Amino acid sequence: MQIVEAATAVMGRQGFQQTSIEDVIHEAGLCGKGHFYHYFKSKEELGYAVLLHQFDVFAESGLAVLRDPMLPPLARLDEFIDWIVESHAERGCCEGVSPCGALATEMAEQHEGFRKHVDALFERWTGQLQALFWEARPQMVDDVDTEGLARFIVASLEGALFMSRVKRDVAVLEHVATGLRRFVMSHVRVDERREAPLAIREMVAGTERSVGKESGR
Amino acid sequence: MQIVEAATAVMGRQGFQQTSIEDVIHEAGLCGKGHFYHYFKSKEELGYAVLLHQFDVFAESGLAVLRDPMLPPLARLDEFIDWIVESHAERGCCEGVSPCGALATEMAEQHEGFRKHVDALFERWTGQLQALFWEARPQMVDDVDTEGLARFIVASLEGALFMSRVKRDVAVLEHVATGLRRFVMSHVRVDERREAPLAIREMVAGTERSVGKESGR
DNA sequence: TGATAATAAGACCGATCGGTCTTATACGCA
DNA sequence: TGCGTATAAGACCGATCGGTCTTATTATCA
Repeated sequence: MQIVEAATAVMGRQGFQQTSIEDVIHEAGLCGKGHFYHYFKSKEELGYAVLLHQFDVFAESGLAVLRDPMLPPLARLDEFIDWIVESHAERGCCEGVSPCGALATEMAEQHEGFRKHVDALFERWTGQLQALFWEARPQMVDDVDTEGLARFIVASLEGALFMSRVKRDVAVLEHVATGLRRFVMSHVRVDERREAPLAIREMVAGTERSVGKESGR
Repeated sequence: MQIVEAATAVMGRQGFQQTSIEDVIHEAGLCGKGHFYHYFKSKEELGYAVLLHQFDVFAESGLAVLRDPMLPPLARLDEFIDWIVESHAERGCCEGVSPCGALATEMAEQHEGFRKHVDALFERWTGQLQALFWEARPQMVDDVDTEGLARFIVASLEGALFMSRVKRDVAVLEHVATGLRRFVMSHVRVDERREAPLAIREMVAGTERSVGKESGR
């Protein structure tokens, strides 16, 4: 439905509360409230549709990377982090890709029903990361806490997206992306690090150096 | 001013937009709009006052820990993380301690002036962490990127606070706190780890184990 | 005592907005 | 040709809310 897309766009710019039905109608190029209320019972219903639409986009173009059958698990994670950074930069750090897009944040905060939806997406996202780490166990240290790792990554990315948005600067997100790779790396067995795609980064140097120090004690 | 405190309280519960001037008046126990407009030019001005008040509380009861002259730098960081987790749990994961309190988030998103204020506080917070790491250099690996570390911590904590709020569950924040200590730990020189207060945690076991593996390659 | 300011209470205006309802035109299909 | 549905346009209602203005009472201080 074109209405949902238009609403997603304009709400992404102005927020849910700040967007009137007339704004949506205008953005969608259609005329008359009657037309709108022919499709949607209320603004709230439109809100749910917009949330779901945003999540679909996120799941299809983002989360899908985490399941790419052609790549080993850690390479997929690497791709995914890249995707987040890139798609955020593309949009000039304003509009949101993730469930922490300004819109979802606002909506989760102001309406219990919306909050539950956002929560559910977080769960889906975390679950998928967890599955990825489960799959990557052979490359990782024995006692790895897959759930903890997954939650840590989601939370850090969310925070980074939020801060980048407030600062209007991708730099924070990039810093965090680098830090996260390093963090994940520290859960990868040493003998697997050369193969791990997460290692194909400049920060590997740092990791390797500190590893050197450790073995040198 | 009692008005600001009342406004902070009620807005913390309902958000900025959702709070009417009458709500504030009622919460503050005073009567008549005249009284309110005697002190504040507009709702926007009240918004600034509320933001500043929130930040003062955060700076005085939170950031102050980062400068405690009685503790070594990494111990202060440890205390600070504890403080965040505890004060968040105290408030039932709803109202915000940090500049990512639901309120500041909403306001930053909806008003350029507010955004700048929130940004400024992030800067202050990051700066203080950076100073702390600078002070802790002797205990840390040589090439440590103090700014990157500081930004990483702030972003992760923000994200964790946000997710805990959405999930209505401190668990995420606790996970992230543990992860962060571990992350910081990986930037501490091996020969300093026994002394480092960040090590006084159960996850040290994990770190030490993986260190064992590393030196065993 | 008298002037100034703080407190109290609330009527009122103008604007916005969600939602309903009416009316009229265009299109698809039997 | 005729019926139903999608499109178009917008008047209208009721409610909320920010902000102004009025009025009256209580402290404060010279």
